Amino acid sequence: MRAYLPIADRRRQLIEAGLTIAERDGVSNVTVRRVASEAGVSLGLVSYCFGSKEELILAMATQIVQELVEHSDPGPHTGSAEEGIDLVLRGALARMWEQVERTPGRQLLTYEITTRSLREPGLSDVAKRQYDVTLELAADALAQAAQTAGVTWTRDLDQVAGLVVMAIDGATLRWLVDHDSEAALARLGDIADLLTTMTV
Amino acid sequence: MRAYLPIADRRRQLIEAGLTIAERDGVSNVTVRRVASEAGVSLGLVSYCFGSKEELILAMATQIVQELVEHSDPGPHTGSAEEGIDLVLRGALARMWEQVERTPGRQLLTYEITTRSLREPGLSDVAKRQYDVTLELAADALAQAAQTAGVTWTRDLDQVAGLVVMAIDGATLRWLVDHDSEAALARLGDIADLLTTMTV
DNA sequence: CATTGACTTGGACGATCGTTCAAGTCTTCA
DNA sequence: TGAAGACTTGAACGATCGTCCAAGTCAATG
Repeated sequence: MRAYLPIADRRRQLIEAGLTIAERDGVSNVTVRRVASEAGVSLGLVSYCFGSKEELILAMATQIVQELVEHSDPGPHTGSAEEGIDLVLRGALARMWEQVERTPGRQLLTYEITTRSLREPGLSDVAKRQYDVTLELAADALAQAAQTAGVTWTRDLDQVAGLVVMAIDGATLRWLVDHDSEAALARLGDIADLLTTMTV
Repeated sequence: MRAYLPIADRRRQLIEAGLTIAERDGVSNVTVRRVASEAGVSLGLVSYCFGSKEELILAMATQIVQELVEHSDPGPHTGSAEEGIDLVLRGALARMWEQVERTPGRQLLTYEITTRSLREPGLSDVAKRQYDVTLELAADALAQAAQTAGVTWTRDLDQVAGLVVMAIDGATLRWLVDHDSEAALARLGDIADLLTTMTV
């Protein structure tokens, strides 16, 4: 990394360093000094780029939400109309679940940010935005799944998305504790069955 | 509170003080000094009762799990065999949900303890025990619900309990963020529908 | 080329943390 | 009742934290 970066680039680098530490050691272990060390930069520079540590954490949280969108891979829609909505949903959930299992540190970090957002006034909107983005992504995926299978939802799409996000949230937190992938996928499969009853 | 308590009583008092702070300000704001202040006790006494702060946090986490059992109120089973399993399940979920909404700080604290348990080796078993206890309570409630409605589960009871706990976890975390009670109960109602299809 | 301003450094500061400990107070039991 | 031991106190210590700032370095502009 070149020295004397424009402040915007330096900010991005520090956010990345902060997220690396947060994923590895938890949000509570993100300190100004450690971020500076991780980025190979002096202590004062962090305060120069971010007015306060809280601003840095906020920027990290915003980046997490941003990457939620960027990393949302609709995946190859292998399904055809012949496949049936149930199989299409299970395929979409399985692909989403691969992404979850591939990034356990990021998943745990997301829960940490959520709880922190519920405690610190300065982050009060972060959790709401997390859900807004996640729900929109879920709704998009559900709409596309229905289109692929040639069916339509008999419920409000946002309502269905809320159900799916609830299940994924619960399944992910549980998996972070017991790492039972088979059980998690089985439970999500049951949710797919429920969703199937909401199509026609 | 009398002075010069037996160490066991003093420990209980300090755990209670710690939980009060943790519910109000978050687990990251639980410090030895604040616990001592909340309990109206000197700083050194906390270290005397608990060898380290980590032991205090562990004792607090254990107490949370313990209270999970103690506060699990099966509630008045108003249902009769005439009522149908779906209504019995909805009733049980609604009663459980009242308890959730009555104790938001405790719910948030539970998530904080879970994530902290996933980060700190000294708390590594706490999250597992949280789920063990919760799952057992859910299984008991589901068994009793089926008995009340005069039906039997067509799935392994633990499997059904896992599904319910997943849903409750996701619903609670979401509610802590948006406080939309109606939506949360609607989603849990959908889960009740799913559970109904697992009975005969 | 010189100067201006953006970027960077590292030390200093006060606050707060967990832990330790010598000393004091109270209860218990022989 | 008096000695022993359990309980309690508050100060002290070193570590770490976020923030600040004077000084230095580099890139861009006139």
